[in-house]
Amino acid sequence: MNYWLMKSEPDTFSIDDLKNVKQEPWDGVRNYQARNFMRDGMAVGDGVFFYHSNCKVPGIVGIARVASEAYPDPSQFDPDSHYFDPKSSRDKPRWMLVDVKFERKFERTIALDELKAQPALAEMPLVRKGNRLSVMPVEASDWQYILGML
DNA sequence: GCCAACGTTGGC
DNA sequence: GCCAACGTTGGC
Repeated sequence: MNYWLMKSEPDTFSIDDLKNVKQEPWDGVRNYQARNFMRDGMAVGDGVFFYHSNCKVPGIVGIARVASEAYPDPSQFDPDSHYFDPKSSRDKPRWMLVDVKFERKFERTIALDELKAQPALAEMPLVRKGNRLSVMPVEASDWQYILGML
């Protein structure tokens, strides 16, 4: 089993939203590296840190699970969608996603600040300067370490 | 809301 | 296939 971190802006889709709907297609990813992680790396049951970005206290707020194999992101075909991609087609879809299901919301946010302050986590892409990936792998050891910060 | 960092696009 | 211009991400 592998571990991941997925970012979402809480104004758009928060951990509470996921808790409410239980399971959700992770649509709107329009970055090839992030797509490749979902398409090629993920398997059902993988652990996901749910990360809130672009908000007052950015950080990890809970855990979700990968709940489907990768499949084409429907929003790329929808001209009314913010995520519409005119260069994609149904026979050659450009963007893939997985469904993600709610598992747990933490009692508190493990803030980006705290993560950055841990020497043990210095190699995480998340805390590296300029990293803008919205889907990234997490080492099993880092996963355990972060859970230990709760 | 600013802007650094970085990814993508498109002219050549 | 280079690279300047442009767009986006996301912390601050």
